[in-house]
Amino acid sequence: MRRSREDTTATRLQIVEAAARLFRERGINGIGLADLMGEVGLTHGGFYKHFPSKDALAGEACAAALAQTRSELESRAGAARDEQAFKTAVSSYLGQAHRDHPEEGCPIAALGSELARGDGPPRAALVEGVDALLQTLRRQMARSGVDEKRLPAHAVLAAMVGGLLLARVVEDPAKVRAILRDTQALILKAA
Amino acid sequence: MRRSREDTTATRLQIVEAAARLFRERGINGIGLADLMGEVGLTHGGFYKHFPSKDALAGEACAAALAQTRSELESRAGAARDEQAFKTAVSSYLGQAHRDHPEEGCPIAALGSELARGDGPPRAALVEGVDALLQTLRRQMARSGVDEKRLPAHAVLAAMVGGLLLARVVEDPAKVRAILRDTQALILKAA
DNA sequence: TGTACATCAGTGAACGCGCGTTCACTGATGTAC
DNA sequence: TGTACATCAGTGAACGCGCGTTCACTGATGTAC
Repeated sequence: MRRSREDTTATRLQIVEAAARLFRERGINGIGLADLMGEVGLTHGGFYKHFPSKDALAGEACAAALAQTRSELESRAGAARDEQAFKTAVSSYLGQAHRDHPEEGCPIAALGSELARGDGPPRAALVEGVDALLQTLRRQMARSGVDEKRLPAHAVLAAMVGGLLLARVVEDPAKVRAILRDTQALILKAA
Repeated sequence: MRRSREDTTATRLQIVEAAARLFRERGINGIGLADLMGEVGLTHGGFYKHFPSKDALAGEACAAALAQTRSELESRAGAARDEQAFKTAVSSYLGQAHRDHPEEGCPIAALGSELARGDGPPRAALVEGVDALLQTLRRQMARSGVDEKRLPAHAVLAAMVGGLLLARVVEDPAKVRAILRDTQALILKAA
């Protein structure tokens, strides 16, 4: 039956948030709409009252995931002293917790290789979100006096994404730790 | 009808090579067995005379793709003078041609985020292939006098993979060039 | 404020499609004598 | 070397399943008077 406007917007938000988590955890093709809607306590039929297609939801979910990643970075690095801001940004992104929880982390590492192939809403959301993430990173680098001319933020982000991805590919815990630690060191050495 | 032993092994090889190319181009779930077999001029029914499952083929295809990436790196850097070996390895991996042709390139960047989630043959092949790739990279670094203790090869590979992935995510050609160039610079600066 | 009607969020069955896998069959190749 | 039989690579139809999407229906909410 019909729901109130507040219920409707709350439901929509729940769907986007569940999708943002599950897509990162299992991939966009790794979870079906029925299971996804079930996660929110609904049946699959009602999905299309909120979104025109799964692809459209995927776009919103990617945007939400990137926004979450961005605000996480901002709050962590933002809490540090100026000199530590850049280092904090790098070490929190390349941390064990981030490597162990892709479902709450950066969608570039979690979904990058799939999204780079595709197009449509998810790809567009990713392209836009990367720019936003770079702005945040630049601000933290500036606080720590890292010269954007000498060390562009996109190169730093590239190394961070790669370190996280490689740490997830590898299984041996000691190697995982080494990759995270040494990729951090590589970035800081270049700064 | 039955084929000769040479035909059979040749067919098997063709399937693996077509899979290695198409999986990197479209993702493992992005191409079906019927289309894959069609690429080799066969119908899908015969697939199971060569492999027990699609997953098993995916494992072999990943291994083949990594071996190809490794030998590409080895032949490019190997052709350079000792002092240039490391730089050549980095710049050929982070080159425009590699970013434009995932179907012939490194499967860590092309399939990493999907494979990091899964398990079974493809994941195992990737884990093993990464180790092999690191050995090759270490050898080239050693030739150029880059100290593995100061700059571990896995951190270099992480930055390379991330630079390639990010360059594929981004669409604007100028930004793509900047990412490739600046990620190379970041790595060389750390060395 | 109360009433009558329109709207629409959510349900659950159904549709259509593509996919991985299986299977009976064919006929050239491999093997045993 | 030649012959009879067994093997098996490849065919094409079929199976079963899960998926995204559609649809008729329900009944509470929103709106117009």
